[in-house]
Amino acid sequence: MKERSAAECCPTPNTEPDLRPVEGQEADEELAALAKAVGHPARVQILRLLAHRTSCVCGDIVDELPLAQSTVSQHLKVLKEAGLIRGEVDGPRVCYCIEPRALRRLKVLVAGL
Amino acid sequence: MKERSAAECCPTPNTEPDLRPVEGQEADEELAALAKAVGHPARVQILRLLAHRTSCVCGDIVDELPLAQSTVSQHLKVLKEAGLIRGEVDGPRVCYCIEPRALRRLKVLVAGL
DNA sequence: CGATCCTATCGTTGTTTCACGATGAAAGAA
DNA sequence: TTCTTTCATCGTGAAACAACGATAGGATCG
Repeated sequence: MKERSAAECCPTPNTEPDLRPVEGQEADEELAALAKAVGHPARVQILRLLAHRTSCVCGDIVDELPLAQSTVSQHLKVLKEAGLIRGEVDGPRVCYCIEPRALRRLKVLVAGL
Repeated sequence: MKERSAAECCPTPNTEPDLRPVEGQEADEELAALAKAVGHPARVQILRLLAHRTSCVCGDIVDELPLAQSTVSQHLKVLKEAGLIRGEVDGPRVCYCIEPRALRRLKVLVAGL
């Protein structure tokens, strides 16, 4: 049983300010895309799981959700394509973690409404 | 040509604090539903239109968007069912305005991620 | 009254989503 | 090597979404 800490796969504190605009068509589409990714209870739950354990939970996510493995994998793909999470291969398993920059971006855009 | 001010149809400043929890299954579903409603560029644009003009814009929304009237009406319905906006009939037209409480709720939930 | 304007709804079409089981690929363990 | 574990992907079916034109209803104007 291997222990995994956040440092192993989530090496981007990345605190540089985001200079992109908060309004305009581009921001609209960006917000819509991010919000769409969050627009499913299972994906919200996944985000919370990844946020709470600052470490990355790999397939443990499947155990936490009442969904099939393939379904969870699909939701992870949606979140990844939206840029909200990142997955790194670690041997046989994959370590998912939140992409703080994208999450911050989402918060800023929503706050700008 | 009638002038419409915010006071005519948006009479709820409503500044009471929101006591609902920010986490848990219920909050997850609430956030997912709200985010889903925001998860389309046209709806984001509508929200911004309604926010900027503090007054309510009725069918003027249709003129602002490159979409058919029926499509815009459909998007308005989605936003309304999510609780994010409200529509009040004013003679032949309908006045839409943001539901500040729901928008605040969305911001709180997203910020809680 | 009839004509007009504004909006919602209906019906349709094509696309996307959601969920699942089954299959595959890659890495370790035996 | 072969077996097992872990995850992604494929294929499928049901449901939901997005967009439109057409239609209908309610309110106002003439």
